[in-house]
Amino acid sequence: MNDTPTIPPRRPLTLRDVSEASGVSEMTVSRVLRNRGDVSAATRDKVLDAAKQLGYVPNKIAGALASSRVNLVAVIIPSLSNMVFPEVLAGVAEALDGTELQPVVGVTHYSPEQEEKVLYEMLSWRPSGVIIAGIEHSEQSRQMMRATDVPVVEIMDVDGDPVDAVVGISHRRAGRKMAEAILKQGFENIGFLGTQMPLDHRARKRFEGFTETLAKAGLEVMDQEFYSGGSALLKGREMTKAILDRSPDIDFLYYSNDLIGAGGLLYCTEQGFDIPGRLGLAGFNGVELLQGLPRKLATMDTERQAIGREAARIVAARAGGAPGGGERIEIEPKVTLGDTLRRYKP
Amino acid sequence: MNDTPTIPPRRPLTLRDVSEASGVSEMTVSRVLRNRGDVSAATRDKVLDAAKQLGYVPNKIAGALASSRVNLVAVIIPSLSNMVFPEVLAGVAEALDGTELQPVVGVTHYSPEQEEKVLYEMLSWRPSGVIIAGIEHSEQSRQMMRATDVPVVEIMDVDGDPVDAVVGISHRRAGRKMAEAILKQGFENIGFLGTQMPLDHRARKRFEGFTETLAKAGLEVMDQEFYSGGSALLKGREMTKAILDRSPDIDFLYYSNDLIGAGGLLYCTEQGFDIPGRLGLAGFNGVELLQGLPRKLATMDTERQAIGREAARIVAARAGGAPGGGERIEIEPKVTLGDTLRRYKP
DNA sequence: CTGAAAGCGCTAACAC
DNA sequence: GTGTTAGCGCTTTCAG
Repeated sequence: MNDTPTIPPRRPLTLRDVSEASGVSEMTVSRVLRNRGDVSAATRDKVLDAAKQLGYVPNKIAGALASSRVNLVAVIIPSLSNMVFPEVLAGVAEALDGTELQPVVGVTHYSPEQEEKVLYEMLSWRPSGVIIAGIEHSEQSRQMMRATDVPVVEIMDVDGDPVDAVVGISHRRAGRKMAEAILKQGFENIGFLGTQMPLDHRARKRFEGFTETLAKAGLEVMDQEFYSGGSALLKGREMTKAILDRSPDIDFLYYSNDLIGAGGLLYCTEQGFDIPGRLGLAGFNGVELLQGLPRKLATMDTERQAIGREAARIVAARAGGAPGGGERIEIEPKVTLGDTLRRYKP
Repeated sequence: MNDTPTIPPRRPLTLRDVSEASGVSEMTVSRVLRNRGDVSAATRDKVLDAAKQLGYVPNKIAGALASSRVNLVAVIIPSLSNMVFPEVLAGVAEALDGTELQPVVGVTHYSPEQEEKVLYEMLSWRPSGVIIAGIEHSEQSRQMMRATDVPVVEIMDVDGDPVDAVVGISHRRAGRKMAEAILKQGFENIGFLGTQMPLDHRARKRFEGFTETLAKAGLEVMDQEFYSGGSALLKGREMTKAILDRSPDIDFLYYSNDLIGAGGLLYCTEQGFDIPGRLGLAGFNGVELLQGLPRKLATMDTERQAIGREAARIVAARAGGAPGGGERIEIEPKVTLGDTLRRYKP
């Protein structure tokens, strides 16, 4: 069972060690280990045996330098605390799963300076691709992405001028669509609740699209409430109470994410409000969590995992040598009315 | 403002390009760019100017090969869909933030074979450290981790025989403690709800510790229910209904995670059960979400972020040249009684 | 303070 | 099928 392999070596093993142990040239060892070119079954076995016996692990650093191929994909996201980004990452990992490619994560904390640093760091590894959240970047960052020859996929947002490929939704359009859905149900006194984050361009665009459509109907947002940090569910409750106490005439609350929306929904349910008769609610993202709530919050699914998957596919295709550049995949988010937005039966 | 930098080059730039552009030797350019050794302010400026002008991005592959230093930290986790792992990752990223180190993520989908592959792949990059979830691995994997000279930190679970360093909690002990807390409140007819996942060793150990303590009190788990896939919150509701319909005498439900626990809590609240008078509930993990629920679910905080942080610190310290090996950090999880476990006022 | 030479461990491109 | 020869782009080391 146990071959009691030779004493663990001080010096990391190299191809040369395998070559010597197997009596096969380094080059052929390399071929065997990479499954490249034709090698006779006999030598192949000799090499594989020797490699396993020694516990050889190839050095990809050297391999990458020699071949100028790096099977790393840089994924640059603002945060890991907001579940939407791990979801994107999961999509990336899923699409990369069958390939040789590996994701490397960089977190920017919504800071353009940090993004610049992370991007620079990532590019210095000459990855097979860069997947980066958002379409707004510092001029420096854009410059780097333009200058590099690695494929760049900007994700989540398509409203703007991508450097190369984009996969995402139009947040402006999403805001408009939600406003239309709300107006259609006859709501008129609308409050907005969101995050206090000047650099969240996607939320901003949604809000812009939203107010734009309201304006066309001669309406404007009646009251607003913002938060930062803390448990989103809890904040949702608190903000909802605050805004309703302040503006009791409100008949609809539009939340910039589902978690605060869910908090609001729980609060309103407890207060015994007639929903959506007296008060309608909607969130944004379509998170799985909503499935388990007492009532289904209206929302708009943004398919984060699909976005990650598609972005990774673009990178994988190009890493595989396929030509490309400037791909554009716009995902159409759909409104889910749930139990908190539909007042009129269809 | 804009220097209109020279035409973006076809061939990626090298040190040599910067050297030629600045009239400084490659070696000195390298020194400047890495902030190593003494360089006169004059040449330093010349170099920095040329580099920026050209838009030079160093090639870490080559650097790593030459210096045999790789500022990557491998983080190997079973999944990204369960928020606990992104949380660990966030802790790692946080601790690494000030350093030169970068996390690289590998996902195993709870499969030992996949773990082996990912580990091999990661080790072939000769990272500065490996942070890997769990303490149970295939013999092959353990072998690789033993053989390598990169620091290995096994995280989340300390019950077992670590290869090198460990940071985590004792799940067996966690199970026992929860059982004690439950018994202390006088509950006797206890049901267990968990995930259908034979390879989730941590859940298994918790369950073992739990039943062990019940056994000492002459009790055993009255009924059980398992799920896999889907929205945990929703599953929590469904399972709770199922187990209570089947075993109406149950007076306590122990959930293997907070999400299903929260689902159960919502269900029970809606049913109007007297909680915790008639029925007590407890989850596991201490997720932030619980803060916003109508009632606070009893749970046990596992401090995932702290675990990630500490693991990353160990790696960073050793990458910085500090001696080490075999570090062990056991985090003591604390029971939070919340509103669903305390029957007797203190 | 600065430079020249010699690799790091592997693979591309040819020979045989 | 298999081996040989040059590097990949950087840093280490050692001279000046």
